[in-house]
This record gives sequence, structure tokens and C-alpha cells, in this order.
Amino acid sequence: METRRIDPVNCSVARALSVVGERWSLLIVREALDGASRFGEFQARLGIARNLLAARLDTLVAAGVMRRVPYQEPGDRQRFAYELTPQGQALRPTLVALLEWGDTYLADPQGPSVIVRHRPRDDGSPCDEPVRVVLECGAGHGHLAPEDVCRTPGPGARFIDAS
Amino acid sequence: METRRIDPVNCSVARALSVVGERWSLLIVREALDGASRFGEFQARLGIARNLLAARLDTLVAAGVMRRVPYQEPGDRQRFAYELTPQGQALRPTLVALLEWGDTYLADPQGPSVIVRHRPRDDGSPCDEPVRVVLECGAGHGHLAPEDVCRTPGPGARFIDAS
DNA sequence: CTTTCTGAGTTTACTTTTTCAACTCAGGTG
DNA sequence: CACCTGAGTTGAAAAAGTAAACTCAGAAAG
Repeated sequence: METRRIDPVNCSVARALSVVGERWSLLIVREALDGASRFGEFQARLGIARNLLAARLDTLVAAGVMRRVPYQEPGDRQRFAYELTPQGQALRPTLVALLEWGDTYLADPQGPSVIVRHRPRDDGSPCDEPVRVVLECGAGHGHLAPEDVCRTPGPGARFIDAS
Repeated sequence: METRRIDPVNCSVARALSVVGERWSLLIVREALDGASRFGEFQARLGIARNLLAARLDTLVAAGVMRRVPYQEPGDRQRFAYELTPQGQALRPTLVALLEWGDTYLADPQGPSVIVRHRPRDDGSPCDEPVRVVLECGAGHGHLAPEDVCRTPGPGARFIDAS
């Protein structure tokens, strides 16, 4: 008997990890989301080796996650900073999910070191409540438990045969 | 002038990545969420080297993400399978977030290969709608955009000084 | 009772990444 | 012109990943 399974290699998770799954990549994105933009800022905050940081920034720029933008400090020559593109900012939910998981299972005994909050808007509600990541279905059933979801083949699915 | 920043190393994202950030770890968890449990299943689905798979499974078991459970096929000796603990299943939102990101920015031209759906319950609504990951604040403001959130120090925060 | 088969790993030799430290480079300052 | 600074680059050593051969425990076949 042969069953057909979705090919696990042709998968957006694998493709996503090929871009941001290398060591340091997600931490660089995290620092960028937290405001870092210059080579030295990333280097100092993360303690990453300089050559690797250069390589990772190049990879992220090539992948469209970050963008190189020129800047010039007064009394200094022009240099380049790195900032997230919209594609890079779209990694925020992934990082919040990872943060939540880490907080729940690996937290510092004193509690989480970072809390993500609903940013108070100048022109509206100063909400400031902690933010959570939730799975929500298209029909509006929010807060699905992890076991309430299942994977099904999409239009780009490839299949492999297994005995 | 000195500003104080949250220490980026004392962070649940960094701790989470130290457990599941190694190459293959999240893909192993993904396969486990999709039903893989035996050494050979992971190996065949992912094409990972056997020694690395053994090492990764050990790491994941040691971290509490997976559990080694004995099983015995009829007419065969006892062997061990690997299944996710609740802690491991809690990585589902992270993987769905990564999947969504990959689908949005790196998808196969034919479309996503996997769609995550609200599992039809036997005893209730056969919903089956696609599932999304959303950021939601504690006050019930759902569907926050990535830029609507900000990071603030939590109870376990350490600070570092920067000039 | 010896041989063979199978899934689950280990071992080993080889290649690639990561790390650390030292060096370069372009411009501005003293 | 010597020197400083941020932003990298280079190169050697250490760590991690890969592929393939090997081991191991028990069941089954002869």
C-alpha cells in the first residue's frame, strides 16, 4: 500500500528557514525590530563575529529582509545602515511567537525580560496591554489550541510516495 | 549621556533559539507535528544525516521538547519513538508564523504547498477554514500590525549601559 | 544454533561554518 | 602628515555538518 504525503522539502517553512534559519539571522532581525541599524550596533548588542555579521547582513539584504541605506553623521563621511523592509518587519509575529514560547518554558526565574505591548498611539487609545500571538481561523474562531489545527495540501503541493 | 537598554542576551528569544535555533531542529519539530515519530521517518523525510538527527533528537529530548517513548511492532523487538511534549506542541504557533511568512514572501509560484486549517471536530463544527497567526493585545484589540507593538522591560530584565 | 535481516543508531573521514584576532580602508581631525 | 573611527576583510583555528560505512540487538529463516 502506498500513501502520498506532502513533500516536506517543498514547504514554506523550509524556505523561510533557508533565509532566516541560520544562526544569528533571527537575532539580527530582532535587534533591528528593536531599533538597531548600524553595523557596530548589531555587533555590540549581539557579540557576533564581524565577518559573520557582514555575511548575514548581506544574506538578509539579498533576501529582501533588510535594506542598505546611506546615512551621514555631521562631521563624518557617508556610511551605510541596515533597516528592515516590510518583508523583514513581517517577521515580527514569528519573533513574538518565539518570545512567548521562550517566556513560557525557558524563562528567567525572575520572569520575562521583555514584554511586548500594544504601542500607545499618540492620536488614539494609549492601550499598552501585553500582546499575545494567537491562532485564529478564517471563520473567526479565535484562540485555537495547537491541536485544533491540521495541515492540508495547498495549490503548490508536491507529493512523495511512501510505502 | 548614557542610555540603558534591555540586555539583548538575557532574552527569551535568544534562549528559545538556543534550544530550537540549530539547523534542522525546527524542521524536526515540524515533521513531528505532522505525525513523524520514528528515527527513520525523520531521516527519510528530511534527508538529514543520521548522526546529526540522533544528536538533534537528544538535544530536543534534553530540552523537554520531545520525549522518547518505547514501542514494539508485532514480530519485532522494542524500539523507541520520539514524540512532542506539550512544550514541543507549543511551538506550533511559531511554525505557523514562519509558514505564513514563507508563503507570503517566498512561496512557490503555484502557491503555498501547505495550508493550515481549523481541524474539523467530530463532535462539533467541521470548520476547516485556513488558520492565521495574529498579534492580539490583552485588551482585545486583535489583528495588530507589526508596527503597532513595542518592547518594554519585563520583571526579569537586565540592563546594559551604552554611551 | 548459526546466519541473515532490520531499524536505530555510531564511527570515521571529509567539508563547510563559525569564531577570534589582526589587518585594511576611507574619510575627518589635530 | 600622523592618528582616530566605523565598517568591514582576511586568515588560521575550532566547531559543526555531511556521507557512508560500520555496529548492535533482537526476530526469523534455515
